[in-house]
Amino acid sequence: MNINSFQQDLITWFKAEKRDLPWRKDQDPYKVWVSEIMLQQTRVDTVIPYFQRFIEQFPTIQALSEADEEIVLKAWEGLGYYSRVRNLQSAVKEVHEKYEGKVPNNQKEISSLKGVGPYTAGAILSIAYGVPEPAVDGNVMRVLSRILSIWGDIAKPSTRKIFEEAVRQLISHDNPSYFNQALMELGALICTPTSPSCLLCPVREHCDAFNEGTQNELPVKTKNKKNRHVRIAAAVLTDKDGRILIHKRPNTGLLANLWEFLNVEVMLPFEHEKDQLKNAFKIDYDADVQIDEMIGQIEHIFSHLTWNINAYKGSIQSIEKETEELKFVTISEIEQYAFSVSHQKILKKYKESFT
DNA sequence: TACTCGTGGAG
DNA sequence: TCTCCAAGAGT
Repeated sequence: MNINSFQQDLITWFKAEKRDLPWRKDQDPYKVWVSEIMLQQTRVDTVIPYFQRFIEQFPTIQALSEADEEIVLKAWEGLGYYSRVRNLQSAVKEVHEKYEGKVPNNQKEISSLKGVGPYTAGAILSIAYGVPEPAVDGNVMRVLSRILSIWGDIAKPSTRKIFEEAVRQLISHDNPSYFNQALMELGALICTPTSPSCLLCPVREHCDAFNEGTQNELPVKTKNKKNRHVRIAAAVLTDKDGRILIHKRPNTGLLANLWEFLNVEVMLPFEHEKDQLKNAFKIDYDADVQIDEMIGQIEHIFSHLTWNINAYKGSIQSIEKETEELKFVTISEIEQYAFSVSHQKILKKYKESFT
């Protein structure tokens, strides 16, 4: 491997072929940061509209640090992995207060921020500040596993260190930003997971896998296991004025701090499902409710589990325990609250039940 | 280390 | 339909 030649071929290709993406218009560390958080495990095409709206709504560190969390979560609604945005706002507040609103430009301080792991730290340092740090994501592991013929299982966390060390050997100190971005861009456009376009690859002459014909066997990645299924019964409950009862989920775990319709995990046979719903609301909130007809059956697939939701409509006669987590809202007010996609599906079924 | 944590798109 | 995924981090 001629490292200088590799760097030059890679960066020259990137300059010519890089996509015109909204977060590439400048090197504002805040915008680089937001884009890197959004792009975690999320496709570019999905992120683009979210990024544009988010930056318009929260243009600066100060704007995001002063925003209401409800508003911030609403801006993230539908993007998934919601702890990302709560960690982001928490970290932005720390930067605002502790670093005078300036994103740290060194490994130690930036890595201490919530939600900033080894990849994101390297990405911000290299792209926004030109620091020659590795930014090893799934693209980089796939690309380098082929170029360097590395057969370690990239599904194992410990394998990432091998690639970080490889990047430290290869990275251009002249242009760390373009080098890191080019590796990722190559993975996205040319060196794809299946059927890589080796004949179009600017660095194929440096690639061990291409020379040995093993590009379809790399990277090595063990399979993930099956989802478990969870039965959920949910109810859209209205009071005598037609307002809908919604519930705020706890601040940890799945879909933390998002709003939802009242629901329970069902353990009993189907014929006892409605009774279990009614009893759960009595126990949890000392509420007397009536469950009416089913409005829809919804399958919602998460990365690690599946919800099989039976959704009902019903009414609420009385409720004794008024808590912060419970709220009555009108059908028009409901859109101000951030819901998971699964409960947006329930709302859709509810609206359709009147047509 | 292995598991949790979302979503919508591609093959 | 089913599987795998896409610029990972927290626990």
